[in-house]
Amino acid sequence: MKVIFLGTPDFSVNILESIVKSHHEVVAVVTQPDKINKRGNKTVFSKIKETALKLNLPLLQYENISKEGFDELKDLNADIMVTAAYGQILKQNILDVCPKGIINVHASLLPKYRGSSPVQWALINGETDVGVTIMQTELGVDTGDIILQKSITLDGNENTVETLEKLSLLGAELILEALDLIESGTANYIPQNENEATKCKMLTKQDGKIDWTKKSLDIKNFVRGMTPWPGAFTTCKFGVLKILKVGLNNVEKCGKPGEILVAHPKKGLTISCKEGCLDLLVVQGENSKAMDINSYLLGKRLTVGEILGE
RNA sequence: CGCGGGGUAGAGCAGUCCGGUAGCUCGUCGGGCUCAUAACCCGGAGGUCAUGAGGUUCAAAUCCCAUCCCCGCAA
Repeated sequence: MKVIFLGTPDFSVNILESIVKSHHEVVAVVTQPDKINKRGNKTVFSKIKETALKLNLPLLQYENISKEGFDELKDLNADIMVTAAYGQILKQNILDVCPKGIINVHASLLPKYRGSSPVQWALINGETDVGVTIMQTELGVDTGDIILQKSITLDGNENTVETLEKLSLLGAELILEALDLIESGTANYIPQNENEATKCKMLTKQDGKIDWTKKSLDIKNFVRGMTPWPGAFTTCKFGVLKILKVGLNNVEKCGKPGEILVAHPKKGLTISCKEGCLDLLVVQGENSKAMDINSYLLGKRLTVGEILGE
């Protein structure tokens, strides 16, 4: 089939490459406009744009695909469109561009975790199974009929990037299956159970603040989900402290929420939570790179008894 | 021209404002001590202080100029 692919971040890349390698033909790639003014004035291409350039695929970028894209897309005479984390909500005219419609690769086990950051929320909520769903795209966000779905089990330590990488590979397999089913006319379209549907809230920077009055496992999962964006953080006497990785510490002794129980370049940094304790493993101070806790403590001497997050 | 922080030993930092012998913690190597330790003691090696045969100066890690790279915020 002739496929128009719409995607933007890392998650989309494996999926695009998978389709390119298959017997289906990618007739165009659509991605978000270049971001200008990243840090020092440089424009930044999306991962999918880089991939499309590398593979010499025709590339289209729209500020607003629903307003600008219809004619150009229609002229491609594609059979189907595939979206994977494209980043724009499609209006009905775009949904009608191709005879076989448009399908979406969503990184959750729909109907749970509809919306924009499904993996983050799944990790924050401590889900042990996550997955990918291929579904028909319709006007509602992630509400369309399900074509294929597959789950994987996590070991409980992955953060968002690591999970997305796994799901991206899973999605790359599933999309080919789905395309083949559709091509042969044997795809089953299963409506979602609305009673089980959940929608995720968009994350913001402020959501990353760690609440030390939670249980240690909940905070660990919170850090996993928030890493690397928007990032989990707390504060210490040196200012904002980003926390990228933590480990559970099963000592029985506990202090006040946020209290530093151990702070030593060789013993690490142990923080008390409401229940249980956490060892901070990878942190990032202000204006500094992420580093393991031992290195951090060599330069920044935190003291036992200090309360983080105040 | 978006705003700001930074580049000093293998690692993390101080020193820069106010120029004057390159410092701290850790690691590493050698030795010692202890029933014992992520412990302690003694000693050593390891630096073109990001780059520029740049500028100022008797003298530059430090002041001035230019470039490269990294990070945070904002998107």
